[in-house]
Amino acid sequence: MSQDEAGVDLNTSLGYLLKEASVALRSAMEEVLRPLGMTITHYSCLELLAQRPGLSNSELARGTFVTRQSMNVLLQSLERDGFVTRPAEAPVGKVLPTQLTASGRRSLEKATVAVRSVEERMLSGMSDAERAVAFVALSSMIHSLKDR
Amino acid sequence: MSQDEAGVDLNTSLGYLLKEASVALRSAMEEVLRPLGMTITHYSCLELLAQRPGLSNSELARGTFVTRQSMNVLLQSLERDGFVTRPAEAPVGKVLPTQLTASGRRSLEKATVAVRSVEERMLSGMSDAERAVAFVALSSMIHSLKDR
DNA sequence: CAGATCTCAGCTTCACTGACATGT
DNA sequence: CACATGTCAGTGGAGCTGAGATCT
Repeated sequence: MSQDEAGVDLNTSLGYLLKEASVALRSAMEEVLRPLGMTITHYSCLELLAQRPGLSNSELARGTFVTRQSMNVLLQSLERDGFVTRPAEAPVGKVLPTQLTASGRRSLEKATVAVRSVEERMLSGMSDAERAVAFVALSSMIHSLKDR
Repeated sequence: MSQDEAGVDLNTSLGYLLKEASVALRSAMEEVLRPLGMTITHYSCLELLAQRPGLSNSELARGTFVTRQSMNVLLQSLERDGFVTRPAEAPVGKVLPTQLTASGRRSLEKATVAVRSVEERMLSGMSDAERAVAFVALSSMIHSLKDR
């Protein structure tokens, strides 16, 4: 086994590191969500609905980086299983505002507990100060990535 | 631990933000890699081989968070297309040390250029100082996530 | 024997593209 | 008309589990 090397361009390294973190985090999250029968998109959808009730299928799709067709399939299964509700008829246009049910909220809660264990593992070894600056840096990155 | 800033738990928020960044970055990378016929695992594999020539199938699988069966399939296609080489016979045991070919290095180079555009977009709006602290924070997170 | 590796095979499943109707 | 949305349908491929052989 070897270890890390040094002497690399900072910009490239930062992007490379985020890719590493991205893959590692995704893998870890999938691992804890699978026992709950949940994918990351699934979890993200519930999370998004909790924060912004009434989002439409297309809006959820954009927020979770999948096509609206894929999100539609997911929403139908969530609706069938009683985790979300949508009106039978669109109040306006074709847009169907989606809401979490109490069951859906409970499901999200369980997922959140599972994901928190990953977060704690990830953050172990970081001081409060480091967490604070990481918070700012990540916010900036997300903003830049989403703007397009 | 100390937290609390406008009613938001910093620890939880940081994990949530990294998840957001993770999904957004993955999506953006897939988008630029797809035209090259490359997946993120594919790219990660080439990257890993460039940094550590001679890794085995199982080691590559662990480094990219997939099963060794999945990595085996990928390596076979990479070998067929002339991007990597493996000895026909194992020098020792069953382990087949893998090497990038010149063609594989060129392929990685093209992918790196594509990925760099995403990195630049992601880092736009961050000062050098912010990038430096983000670097440290991410290194710590990856280390914590990989240790298990 | 345990433990790790390489690899063949079958399978699942998630998200994709295509297409169409409907609404502003 | 352009444009967005919801939805049905078919497709693809990445990764998984199972199983067997080989090597230390």
